[in-house]
Amino acid sequence: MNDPHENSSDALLKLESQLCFPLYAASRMLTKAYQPYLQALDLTYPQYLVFLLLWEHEELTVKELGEKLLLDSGTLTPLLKRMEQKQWLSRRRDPRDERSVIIRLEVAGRALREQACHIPEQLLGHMGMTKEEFEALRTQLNTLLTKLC
Amino acid sequence: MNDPHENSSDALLKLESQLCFPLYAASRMLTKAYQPYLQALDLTYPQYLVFLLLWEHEELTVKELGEKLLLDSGTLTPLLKRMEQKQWLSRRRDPRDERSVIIRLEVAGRALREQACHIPEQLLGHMGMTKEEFEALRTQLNTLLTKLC
DNA sequence: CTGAATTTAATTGCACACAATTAAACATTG
DNA sequence: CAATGTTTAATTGTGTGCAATTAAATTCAG
Repeated sequence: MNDPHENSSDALLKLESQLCFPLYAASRMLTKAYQPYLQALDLTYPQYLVFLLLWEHEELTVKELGEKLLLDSGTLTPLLKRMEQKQWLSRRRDPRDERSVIIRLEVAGRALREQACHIPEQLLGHMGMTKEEFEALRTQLNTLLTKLC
Repeated sequence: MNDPHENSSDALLKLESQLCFPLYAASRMLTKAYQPYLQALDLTYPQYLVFLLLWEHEELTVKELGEKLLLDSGTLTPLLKRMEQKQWLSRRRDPRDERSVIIRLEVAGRALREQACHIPEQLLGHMGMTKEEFEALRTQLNTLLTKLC
């Protein structure tokens, strides 16, 4: 552990010492844990995040979605077009400001909510955490997120 | 906060209630924070992770890299080919088992270490956390990661 | 009111991620 | 040792992510 030839930069450069790797890996593995539930609804994980917002708001501009999800139009535009193809939502220009595109939840998208509403509970099981651990981690990640933005 | 029409499934279905979103977003934002440092070395973030392992081990099979990074050959093969093109590493079949491909750190890759070794310290600044907060979060993420694998 | 600056999406190009399939090398078993 | 099964990478196809550029609409300054 205390190799005299290893200085502090060496130790910090190991994969094991990183915060970034468990964050990166846990994010991907959690997405993978959602997979079976989302696949049953023909949804991808980022599409599910879009739905979480539309189920709350019904109507949002691309800009608003991007601000809330921290994604830009290069990611959102093709993703939303795929969701439009499945008739889950509509995309139309705002008549009052033609620069904006309004994303609106459509009937088929609203109907998906009923099938999705138990996903969070089911995922809790996969994480095997107490409610306290869950909340503590969520708070710390939100704090980190704020500092990184 | 306590809308009588909102049941527990409704509350859990909001983006704000999720653990997955801050995990997903913080992971991407942290990768973005690495960007300027990695770009200076012509590196992407997953390539940097491969280097962290090769600087420790010098030689690893694709399978070993995949196990440590939780990535499969569909991701690693093209990524490693790009790194080979830059002469950072070599890819050759193991003579004792032709199924395995051995990834070996080359001179140019070894030289990158000197330029990269201060990246972890520089990133610590961006996260604005105490060493204790850093360690606590790292431990919790590793625990979650274990449960998800 | 007009030219310049700003805002907003879309587009382009590149690099992951990952499921699913393929193919080659090796191991096992009868 | 031959047939079968397993392991390991590579390949294919789809869907993000994101930097950089483009283009249209709006706002702002003079």
